[in-house]
Amino acid sequence: MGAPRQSARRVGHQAARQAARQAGLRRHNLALVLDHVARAEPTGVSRASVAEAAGLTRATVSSLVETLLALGLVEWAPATGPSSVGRPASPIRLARGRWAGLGLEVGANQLAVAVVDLTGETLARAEVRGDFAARTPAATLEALAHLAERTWEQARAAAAGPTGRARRAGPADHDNGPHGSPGSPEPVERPGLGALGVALAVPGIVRDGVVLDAPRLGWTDVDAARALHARLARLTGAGPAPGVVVGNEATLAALAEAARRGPETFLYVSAGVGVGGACVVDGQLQGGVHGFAGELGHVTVDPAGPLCRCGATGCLEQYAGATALAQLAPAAVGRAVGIAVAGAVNVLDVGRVVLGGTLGPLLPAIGAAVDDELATRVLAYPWAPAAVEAALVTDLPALRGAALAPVLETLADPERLEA
Amino acid sequence: MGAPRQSARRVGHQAARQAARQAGLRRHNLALVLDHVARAEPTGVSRASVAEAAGLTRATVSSLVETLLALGLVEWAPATGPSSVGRPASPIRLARGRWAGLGLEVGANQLAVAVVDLTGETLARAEVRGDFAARTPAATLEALAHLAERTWEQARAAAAGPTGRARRAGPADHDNGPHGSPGSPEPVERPGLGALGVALAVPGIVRDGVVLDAPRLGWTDVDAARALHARLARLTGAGPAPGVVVGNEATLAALAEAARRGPETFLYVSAGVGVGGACVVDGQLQGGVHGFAGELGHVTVDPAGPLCRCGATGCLEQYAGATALAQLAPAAVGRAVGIAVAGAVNVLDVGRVVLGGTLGPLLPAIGAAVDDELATRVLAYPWAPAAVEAALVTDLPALRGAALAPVLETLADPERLEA
DNA sequence: AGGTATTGGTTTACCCGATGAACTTATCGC
DNA sequence: GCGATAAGTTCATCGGGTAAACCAATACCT
Repeated sequence: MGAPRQSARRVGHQAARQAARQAGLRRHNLALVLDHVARAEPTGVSRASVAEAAGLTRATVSSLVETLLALGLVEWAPATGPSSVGRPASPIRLARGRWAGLGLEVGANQLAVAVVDLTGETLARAEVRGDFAARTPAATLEALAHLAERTWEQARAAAAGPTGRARRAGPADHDNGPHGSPGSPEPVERPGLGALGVALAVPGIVRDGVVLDAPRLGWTDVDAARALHARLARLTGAGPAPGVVVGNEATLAALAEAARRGPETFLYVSAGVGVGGACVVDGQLQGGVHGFAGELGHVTVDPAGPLCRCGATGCLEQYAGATALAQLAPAAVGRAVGIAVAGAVNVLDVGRVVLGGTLGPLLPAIGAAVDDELATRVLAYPWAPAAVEAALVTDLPALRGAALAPVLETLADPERLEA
Repeated sequence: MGAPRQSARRVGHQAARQAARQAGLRRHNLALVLDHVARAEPTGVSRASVAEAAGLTRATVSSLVETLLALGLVEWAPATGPSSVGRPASPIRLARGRWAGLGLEVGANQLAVAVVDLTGETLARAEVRGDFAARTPAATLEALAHLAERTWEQARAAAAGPTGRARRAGPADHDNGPHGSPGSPEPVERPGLGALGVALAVPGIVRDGVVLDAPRLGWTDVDAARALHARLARLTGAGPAPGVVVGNEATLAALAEAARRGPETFLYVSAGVGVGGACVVDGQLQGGVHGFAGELGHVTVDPAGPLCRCGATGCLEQYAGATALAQLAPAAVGRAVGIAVAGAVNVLDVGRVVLGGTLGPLLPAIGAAVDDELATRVLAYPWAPAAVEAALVTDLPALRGAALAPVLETLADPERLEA
């Protein structure tokens, strides 16, 4: 059933210029409508308001929503108490507990799995601690796949259970009574939970599903996508064949942050044991040519600085990595972060810097030093001062980003569910 | 007639997501076909081959080409000697001498103007030397506008003259004889040269047509777009109102390089008196949020380095600017360039670095040092070694980029001529 | 010289997707 | 009950691209 893995994620990659046909037009508007539904209140929106916001006619939106309903991406929301004049809307919202992404994360001391549905809600989550640097990649991936299967089962149960069950009710669901009968008389057929895809976050360099180098795990050239696909193929049953995507930890964390923030442009700095980063433009992650973008941890802060494990000298990681944070004064850390980030801001002209991982909580301590360096080193600072903020997603952001990756891909191209 | 100036150029800026309608579809395909014509041999291509390359039907391409002919963007090419079987093509090519961009450049010691047509050919060019740092911005802009008008007249004459005149001949131009009669019996009406727009290259920071700061010129807050528009409005006659775009020198030089290279991804480093740069992704210039992107000259190479005019320490400009080049050993320059560029490559994952301006010819001397630093400092180097090359456009690249800016904008959206 | 293969270009019937206007449905306020 | 108001649907229409048939112009073969 097709290739064992997808090509590497290159979010925001500009597709080769090709002929535009009518089908593409519909595909675009389908995503547009879905996007408006996703950004709206979780209680639901009327199709009329979506039409106005999206600049389409009501007729067109109705037709598009029909497709989205059929795909299970959108569902009828319970009618809200009629508060204004005119015919009340039959509001729609993102389908809950119907489709989900499976996110995995490997670290040196922990495995983690999360299942996140279209609305961004976490249906299930699990973590396991252990010394995974000491085990073989195959054993670790085996354990991870096992955990993933169990967690997916949990999510399935949760989705089918009393919370967030998918309904088949029509827009004007008469048999449900004006306020929705409590206890739902007969269990309507539930379509179950479909897997949109699987993504794995790894602290290392990744290309085309292969972990080229992950020093903290001791992995080199590990085809994680293939291994996981073999073990997780059974999830395919309830959805489109979920290719396994493998991505860098910091990149996926930035994806989670981007999903939370919407169409913003910012530079994400992620610190943990190592230091990584990513650039998000207008809500789109920039992957670079090979998908290696965002290695902010190895930007040179001071060529005369300490030797880094990567072989270079004075990398940011030597000033903002875990061991450095334990030893250096906050001002020194902030200064190093500022110098590295200033370089990126000079080149990219991003107006916002988001500090994630261990740096987020440190913002009060290091913020001033970072700002100082930005103010002196960013040429355009007088006209466009860069804002430094703490990340909004703080709870295992890379794991959440991994689970969100297939979700966001689906929201951006709903028709891929038809394949 | 409308706003005195356009908003700042943000090439590759992702338009806000909006409804796709059929008109947009045609606009896309119009640009697609024009793009294929532009990339083809200057002797012309058949519509059939464009259709195949673009993935459209011959019928559609014929219809689109009809519009492009009407807009004067495309013209019939002389039929080439029939060399293969089948009905010979009536080939088309980009119209020559019909539409052109007007590019201007201000430097401390020179003004320059160029007129470049759709095919990229320079129809006219002029330079004036002088100490423009000593004159007021208004006087300099006045002189520049004067030079621009004269040069435009020259270009008009050149386009109307014996070379590159626009013809109105049909595809199977019978009255022209099998090989095109020499001496063209009667001068068919010539549509004249239309102005696609005006762009000015400035060695400084620019926003929305205003030069915020150009230290080498001594300019601050100079509304160059407004001043030039007032003087050059008369060129409007033969085309769509040419808004005046003002851009950074290095950015526009990168645009010229990008136009020459096609859809490549690279980091452009431009050195002259100062040092600048730009990032080009898939042929698209990345402008950043405010249009300030690419200030590679002020990326920190060594925080303990010499004080820069910008107030920071150890900026690349202190190692690769004009005065530094005269004093430092090539290896030291190469090392500094390598450190700065490595940072950008780490963050952006561009596979190619193009050295322009004074650095281009120095490549043999500094290349090894640059490569060395890249090899040790770019984390992904083992899997994606970055190539360092000299720029292909060496003759006043910023000037050429300025002239090309409106041309490229037109090629990317042919319908803007209808306004 | 004349038929055939081959390629370029046009014509025509058609499909698909969005539009706009008329129409229906369902609520509020009086 | 009756308008006013807003949500949603129906339907004729338009615009753009497609596919296939057709016409046109050349080379090649006999």
